[in-house]
Amino acid sequence: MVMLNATLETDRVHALDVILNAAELEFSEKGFDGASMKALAARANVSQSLLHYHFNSKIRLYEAVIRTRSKLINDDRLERLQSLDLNREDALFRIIEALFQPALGPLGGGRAYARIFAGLIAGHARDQALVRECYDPTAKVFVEAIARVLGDTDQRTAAQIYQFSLGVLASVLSRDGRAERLGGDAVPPLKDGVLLQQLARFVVGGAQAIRDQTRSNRGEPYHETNP
Amino acid sequence: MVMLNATLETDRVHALDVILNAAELEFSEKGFDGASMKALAARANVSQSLLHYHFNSKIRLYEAVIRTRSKLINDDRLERLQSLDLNREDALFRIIEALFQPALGPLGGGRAYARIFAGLIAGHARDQALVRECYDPTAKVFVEAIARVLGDTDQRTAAQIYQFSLGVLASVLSRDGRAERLGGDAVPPLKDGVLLQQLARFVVGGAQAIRDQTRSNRGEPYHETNP
DNA sequence: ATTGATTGACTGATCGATCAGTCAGGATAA
DNA sequence: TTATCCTGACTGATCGATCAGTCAATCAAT
Repeated sequence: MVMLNATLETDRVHALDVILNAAELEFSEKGFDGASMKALAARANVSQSLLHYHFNSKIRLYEAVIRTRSKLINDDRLERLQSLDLNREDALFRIIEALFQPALGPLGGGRAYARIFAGLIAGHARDQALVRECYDPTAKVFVEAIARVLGDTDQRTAAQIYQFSLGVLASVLSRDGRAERLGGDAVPPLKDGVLLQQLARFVVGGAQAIRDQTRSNRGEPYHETNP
Repeated sequence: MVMLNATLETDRVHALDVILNAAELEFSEKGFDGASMKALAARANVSQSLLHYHFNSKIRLYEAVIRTRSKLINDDRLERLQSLDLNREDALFRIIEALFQPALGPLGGGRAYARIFAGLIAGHARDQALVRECYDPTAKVFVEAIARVLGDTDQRTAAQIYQFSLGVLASVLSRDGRAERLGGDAVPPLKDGVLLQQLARFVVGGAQAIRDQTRSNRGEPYHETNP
């Protein structure tokens, strides 16, 4: 179990952390509407009243979970991005790694937050303002970085690529063994490191394909599909 | 409004269709748990009891919506796939088009089913059996086609690519203007045809990148991150 | 140092609202 | 009549939220 808030004075586990962790699990398994404050409180071993005491309402608790986790992820993302040399040849690959790694690693909250994250992709009205607040600022930084390393690619194309990338990430975050199922019998699941490599490679390949297409529309010759 | 069942004898709109359409809208906007049978019935202009009369329970109605829509989509997908010449050079591009087009077009139910579809990607326990039933058979056919046109690519890699592709599709299906928002000011949304082209190109580029990487790993030592 | 006031953390009981689902019976057509 | 379609009235369960009040710790004043 990952602690979301560091306790400063004592080694006592604050109820706030316990609640946030339990909420993350509950929301990830049942979704916002499917999760009940009662079950959530039982999971955290606190009274249902305490949830309202600290967070006022169910939606505010939900937002707190996402704000807390997204901050961890985004800080890590930005830190990784800033340490990159965008002039290197594999810059795009590194950027995508910086974007994906934090969500896949322990900071990402494991499977628990993964499902919540994948749910955010669905883009229900309830989540839109929250996504705007928690993810847009960092997203813009990455979109600009992508636009830069892709040469003269415009922001809008870069944003499109970014959106595609997140979709690919989401498809893997909430992994439930479907790829293994479709892949035939008895294929062992990929190790996380290999999966990240494959993910990033897929995105880079796709991004370059779009870049090339965009260029070819500007008068330069376009080569069908050969690499 | 798209009719889910054709009325054979008369031009009367069966309550079944009205209910299914209303349910699709309601579930897409609120999710399974967020949608209420009462609101759903009001939307369909029938009594709440009628929902239970025809579908027995909320979950069965939900399943009926997904079964109905997925059948339309999958039939279209398979038809398009079968009409393809897999020996053409752009076969992969065509396969991806065949996979995406039905979900993006009118058969896909527009924005309504899109959100449900994107929700299925999140992979909650409730949906797993249903996804297996409604989407796995067609998925396997596409995985095999992808494996074939990618040369000596194994099924598991093809399955991985298929999963990535669905993620990309989902990221776009539930489009809420985020790409436009991240792309900077005043960028008009892409026309659907252009979007499909860009989607398919992205996936093809990504797939080829993975294929090439897999090939280079046969026999050669594995290099950590360099391309 | 001992009292008394004040606060923050927390709980049990309970609220009205809403949930999915049931059932007896009306309506309509064959 | 019989079978199908459909509804209004209803139920028990569960929902999120509120409330008064307990308990321990802190602070202030003597």
